[in-house]
Amino acid sequence: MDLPDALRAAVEERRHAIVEGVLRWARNNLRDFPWRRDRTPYRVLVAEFLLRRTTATAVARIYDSFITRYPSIHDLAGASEEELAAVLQSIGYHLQRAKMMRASAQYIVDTHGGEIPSTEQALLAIPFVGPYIAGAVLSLGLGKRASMVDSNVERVVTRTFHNTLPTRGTARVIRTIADMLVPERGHAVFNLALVDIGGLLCSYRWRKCDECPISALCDSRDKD
DNA sequence: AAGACGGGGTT
DNA sequence: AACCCAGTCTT
Repeated sequence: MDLPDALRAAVEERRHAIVEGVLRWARNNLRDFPWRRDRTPYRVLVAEFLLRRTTATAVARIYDSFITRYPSIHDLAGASEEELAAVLQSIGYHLQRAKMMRASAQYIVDTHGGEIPSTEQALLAIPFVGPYIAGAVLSLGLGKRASMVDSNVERVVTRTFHNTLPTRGTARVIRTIADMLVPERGHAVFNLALVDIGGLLCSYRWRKCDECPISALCDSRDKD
């Protein structure tokens, strides 16, 4: 996508410093979650489905037992929807989520023989997999450079480039900016760190700009 | 661009 | 009591 010249320039000017700052911060500050330890594509896919519009602390309560109960994509594809919903009940969104998870697992088994696909296009063709989950599977599960724009990253990018952001078409613009920022080397750590900065330092309600590794590069430092 | 999906935590 | 949470699909 084409960005306005001023915005493209702002991103390119700050890109290197942002990457360096975020990767340095990540060395000591990345959060530790069960789904971050062993990142097979299946485990990443499951984690992202569970994390959708759902707090990480809620997912942490059920993730290990979920993986034990459904250790492979085949187990998920063959699951009873009622039992799945029961397992998901405590994190909310459970009826739709059970349908979605089983449908996507069945699609992967039927059209890819149970192998989670490894291109963005094939991932986006999976039902209920959008740009964020596709990016997570690519970057975290498969080691391929891709951006992951969730609500945290969207907020961080929006605030960082607030002064040159257009007022319309924001979502697509944010993803383009994120694509430009994600480095080739260290993309997975960079992506996780941006999510954590959004969650730990840059909430929608408050900010900890004095702890943020990119505050010097941010249009919104100490604003609002 | 806005609404729906959902139980639970935060303010 | 109101609002948000590692989103995506449908109007």
